[in-house]
Amino acid sequence: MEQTGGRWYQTTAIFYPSPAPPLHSLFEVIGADAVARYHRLLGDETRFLTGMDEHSAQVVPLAAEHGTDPRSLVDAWSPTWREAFDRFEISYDRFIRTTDPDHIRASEEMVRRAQAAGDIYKGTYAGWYCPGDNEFKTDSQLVDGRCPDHPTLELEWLEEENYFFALSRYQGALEELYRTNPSFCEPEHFRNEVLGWLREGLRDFSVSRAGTSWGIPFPGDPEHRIYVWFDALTNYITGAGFPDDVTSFEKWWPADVHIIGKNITRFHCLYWPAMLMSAGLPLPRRVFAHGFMLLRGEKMSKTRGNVFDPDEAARMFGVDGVRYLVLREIPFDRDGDITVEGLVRRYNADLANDLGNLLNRTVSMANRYLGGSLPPVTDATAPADEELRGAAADAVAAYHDAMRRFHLDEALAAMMNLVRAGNGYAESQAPWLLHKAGDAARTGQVLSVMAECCRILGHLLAPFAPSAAARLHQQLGTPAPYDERGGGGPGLETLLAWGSSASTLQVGQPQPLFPRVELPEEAAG
RNA sequence: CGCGGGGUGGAGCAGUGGUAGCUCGUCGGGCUCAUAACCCGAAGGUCGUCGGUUCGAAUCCGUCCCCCGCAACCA
Repeated sequence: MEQTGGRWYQTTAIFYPSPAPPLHSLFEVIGADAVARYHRLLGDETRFLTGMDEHSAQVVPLAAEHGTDPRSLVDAWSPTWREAFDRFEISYDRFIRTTDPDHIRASEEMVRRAQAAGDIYKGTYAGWYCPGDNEFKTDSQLVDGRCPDHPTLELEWLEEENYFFALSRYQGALEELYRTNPSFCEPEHFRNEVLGWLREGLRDFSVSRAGTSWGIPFPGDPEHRIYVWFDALTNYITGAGFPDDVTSFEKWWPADVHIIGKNITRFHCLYWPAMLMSAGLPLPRRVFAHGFMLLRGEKMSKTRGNVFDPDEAARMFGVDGVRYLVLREIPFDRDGDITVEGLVRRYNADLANDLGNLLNRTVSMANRYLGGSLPPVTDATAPADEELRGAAADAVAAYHDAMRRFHLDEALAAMMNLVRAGNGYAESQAPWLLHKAGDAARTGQVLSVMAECCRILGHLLAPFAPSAAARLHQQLGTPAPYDERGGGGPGLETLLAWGSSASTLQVGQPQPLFPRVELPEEAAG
């Protein structure tokens, strides 16, 4: 495991403005949030950055479409994203907007440093230009040689003088980076793609645009605006305090991980490290690219009409349910397919029937047989108790291993293994029979062991479904000693140690943690 | 020969040389504390194709077929 020095700084990509985040954008942020909460629980001082990429060229035509100006548009849309993040309990420490004043200074400074390093030169950019969008289109964006958003307009082949960054100068340095530190980009299958691009040879990329007034003025040539990369990627160091807050920057940079979508590995794994080298700044420790959420095997998109509205999902499964489901159903390191039927199945099987029910039967029996009072877990344990304790240790180890690799689905699978072990224990020990037989001591012991299992499960669940985890602990009478963002606790090692709540427990009333849901009629088709 | 990923019981996946495993679903049984939940068992697979290496291949090598993503500004 990498040294983090008890300090953890992570970021997500920043998002293009739109009225509200679709579920597949929330997917990235929810995954990142689980990682951030995990690190807070570990006891790491944690900083989690996310936000909006507001200088996108598309903002200009979008604003015109909405009868407003770019600034007003992003001022209206960014809060709706932020509110959605809040609704889904994303525990970001800063919600950055690239229009923030400190970010503008950071971007300018990055350009200045690249200029000082001799990596910026004036060149000619040529490409297909769509008069409808007022922007250049890449070949991959074109459909039948036309702009998909303006298929009636003729594209113009335009040449524009703008500034370039000399990425090609960093070919050797980047090869060296991947030779000495391959895990700079994880997982491996996306790294292989990056290495392929590197083998093909790097080309300089343009970093300014003329003829627009939306964007950060290019240092030394205000006729130009900084074009995307020196603006967008720079947000990661702005969020650490660059360039003005030196103390903060020294504390938080380099980032431990940039969590991004697999489609932007090129920019994070090649452009960004080169930009940082040019600026004389340390590189982030890792870039982790996640796969995409597919709905019924297809990319979600408005044009396909197959979007799954996040609020609709939250109405069905609750925020905790949605968070759990997307991270359980989709392997974080590759694409994953979801269907409404599959989500309902998974929710009922894992959360309602297995985990929720384990808590419910535990609390219910504790109340019924012992007046809600559970004795401490003793050291002198039966073989079955030892076995469950071993299962808990195995689950915890597998969970840590998976979290460290950002394989969030595997971490949840490890948690579910312990849930099944807990239910199996209940079955084999049958406390209802012990109670009938009048064996109060063993009844108490078995229920304490089940409660202990639930207590540990609550902490494993906490990064993924924080509110449900809190309700679990509340019902169990073992309120979690950390704040609602997972911080300020004694550390997971302590929390996950078997028998760490070695006192009498007073459990609350049983209350279904995850009520079962039914498949809506119309969703069946 | 552009680059990368993938093809394993009905579905989704794990498994990189030694009798093919997990979750869901199906069927049968058990239990009755619990959210019609839980537990146990069973059925079900020529591991995409063809060929090779090996005592032994899902696993290594080669061929071919199919699916997906990327191809330089759509998470």
